[in-house]
Amino acid sequence: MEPTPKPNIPELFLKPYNPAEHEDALYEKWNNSGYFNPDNCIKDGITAPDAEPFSIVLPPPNVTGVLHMGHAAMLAIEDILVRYNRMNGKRTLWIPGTDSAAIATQSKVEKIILKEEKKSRHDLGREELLKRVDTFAEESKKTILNQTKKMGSSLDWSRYAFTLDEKRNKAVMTAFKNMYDDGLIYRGNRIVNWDPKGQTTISDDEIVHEERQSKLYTFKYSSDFPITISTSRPETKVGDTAVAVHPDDERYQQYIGQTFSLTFCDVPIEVIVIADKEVDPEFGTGALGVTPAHSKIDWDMADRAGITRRPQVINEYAKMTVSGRLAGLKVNDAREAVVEWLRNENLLEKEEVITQNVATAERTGGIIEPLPKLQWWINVNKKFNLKHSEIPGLKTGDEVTLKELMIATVENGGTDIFPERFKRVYFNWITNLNDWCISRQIWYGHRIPVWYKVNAEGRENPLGEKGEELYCDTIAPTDDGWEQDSDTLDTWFSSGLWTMSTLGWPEQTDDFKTYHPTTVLETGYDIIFFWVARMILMSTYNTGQVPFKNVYLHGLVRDEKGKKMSKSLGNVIDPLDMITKYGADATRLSLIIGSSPGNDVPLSENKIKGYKNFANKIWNISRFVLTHTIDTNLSTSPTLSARDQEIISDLKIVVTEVSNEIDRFNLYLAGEKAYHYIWHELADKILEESKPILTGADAAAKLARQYVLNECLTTSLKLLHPFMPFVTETVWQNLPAKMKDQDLLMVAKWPKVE
RNA sequence: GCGCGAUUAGCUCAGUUGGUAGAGCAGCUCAUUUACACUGAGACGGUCGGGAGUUCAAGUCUCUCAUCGCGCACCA
Repeated sequence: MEPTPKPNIPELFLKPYNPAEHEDALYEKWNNSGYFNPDNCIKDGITAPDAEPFSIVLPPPNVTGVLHMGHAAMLAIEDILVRYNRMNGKRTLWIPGTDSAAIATQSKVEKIILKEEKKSRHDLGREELLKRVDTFAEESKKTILNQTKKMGSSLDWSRYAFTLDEKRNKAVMTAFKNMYDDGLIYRGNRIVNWDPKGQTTISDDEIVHEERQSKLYTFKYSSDFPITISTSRPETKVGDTAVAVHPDDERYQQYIGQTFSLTFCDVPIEVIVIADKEVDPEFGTGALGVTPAHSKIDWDMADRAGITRRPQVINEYAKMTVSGRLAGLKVNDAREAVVEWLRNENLLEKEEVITQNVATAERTGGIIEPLPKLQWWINVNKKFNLKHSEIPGLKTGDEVTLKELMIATVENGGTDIFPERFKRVYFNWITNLNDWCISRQIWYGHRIPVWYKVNAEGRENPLGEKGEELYCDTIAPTDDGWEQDSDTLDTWFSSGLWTMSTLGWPEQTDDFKTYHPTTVLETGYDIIFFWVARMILMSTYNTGQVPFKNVYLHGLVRDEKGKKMSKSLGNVIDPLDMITKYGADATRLSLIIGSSPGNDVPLSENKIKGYKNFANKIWNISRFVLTHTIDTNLSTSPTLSARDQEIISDLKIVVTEVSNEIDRFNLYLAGEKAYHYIWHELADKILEESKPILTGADAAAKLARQYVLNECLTTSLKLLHPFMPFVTETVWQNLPAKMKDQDLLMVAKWPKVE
């Protein structure tokens, strides 16, 4: 049934709100206005030139990624903060960017090339591969960026940054050089986490431990060796150089210091019995075989015992390098072969099933093979002189370590973490932190700014490597004979600079001076170590400023039963589908309401549908109010009844509550309050009770109520705009000019907080 | 092993400094050619995981136990 058309109502109000009809055009309108860029807001007098800055950097999604609900939640939260602060008159900047995601992107392209051309990266060569990866990334980034816009994100695209572009590269080179000159970056040969699948080293944080069943074998190297040892990796025992026991263990006292020459599984080995207090006498036989080249702990034990012989028996492809029956076998096959040999030789005493946590590479799933390698590291425990400090509790010139710097930043309130409990998680991580391995054996990424040259004299360089000179700078040396380090940097090294590099650092740009430190960093709690901590390290060290004043950590989006969304479970809700079906506004609100900071968010399609109904509710409220007010001249301030005044004062209370909750980052409460007010107060009560007044004979009362309804409508649209920008702006665009203080709701003034 | 979080209505979750238990969804009963069925009104529904303590008063603070989830470390 067609409702009776009212004369002056814009026609589009005569049918239900259809998001798909408005959203894309509206985004274009916002973008074309230029007001995503704070400079334009100042130029047009919308924002005061000396207004307080408010800045956020977007956690850059992978160039090759597609938008998922996690991104959608992040964009919704950040856009709410940004729109709210922009409407509040702050110089508001939200910087977009994408991340090269080194290993992930390179291996994706490698796979495609292998499939289509049957070629490996080595067939193509470094230069050609990089060209291909660049092309792929360039093409692929359009997808994620367009999807980002679909959510309504009011990002300043004129400041778009890519982790591998020229400006960001300069920042990376500069930071490396600074740390190198301070002795905080060093080259060291020791056990690294080698990923045989990805063919690169990875940092401790990129490891995930997987629980697996494995076997613990108890045996002797040979029948004439007096000590029985236990291991879950018998194949590594061909690389043993010692057997360690606890210094107080009476069973083995007589052997300490003795050396035995043996043949183990066709391999001649020489083991010395050493005492080390790290050995647990209660575990196994209380004695362990020390394999310095293939275990971090054993490497350290060898150090303590002064053992220099550290034969490597496993290579980068997780294959045995020894001769004899194990030659060339993969580690798993070698394990079987060793066990079979032990059985035949009657040396195996026990075999028990144990559960073990196996270290795997997060990106590739490959089982980590600890190997000794010469790599670049950041020393987190070395004292250095803090060149400049604006960090609370630290003065310029203080002697600190990077660890201390990271702790002080949060402890002294330079950076506040929200929710609070993650501070403890942060401190706990830093306390356990070891030196950070930053070099990677992949090609896509920032190449290490270090060059080597073989020198004729064979003199030692500062690292003590004979015959090689070393040069570190942000640009290549000009004279001949230098060769650049072939490794690239851990992607988190450049990500750690993100707040600074997006604002122009190392140049002292106006942007950097105005917007750094940034106001809020909003991200998932799962990357607090990878990213948040590294940004604090990089920024405080390089600039003496904290990278951000606040950290807001959101939870993970899960399905309605609280399960992780995954393709294999078939429970993935695609944000783009939801935007098409229910609109970006509904999708946004569904990710905000019911989602408290730091906790995971359960999401169902039904929930999103519910908020689509809400968008339509707003539509109909607007239609009702316009129907009854559009033809009336409301320029004079009418005399309000007691009830009218009460409505206005209730409205102000809601404005204050919503504002306060946003200020406290309680977006879920703010959204819920606005939602509840608009639906159950404004629509259900105020509109209903206004009907008789609007159709009644008392002209003065009618005029007053019309005024009140207009106030309620415009204020509600403003309150809701950060949460549901599209529907509120669509209505706003169709309000008569006399009701608006700005043509665009996006830059209208936030209602006054009492 | 160390630490963190959760446990409140059928489901998903709120509950700010201790002061008589809340929302959304689902279900139930009515109403309705209405600004809006993408609707409204109403009722039902909880010894707040168990136990102990502090207090005039505990969902909230303390202790303890249980179950679930997560993070970090890790022993060969």
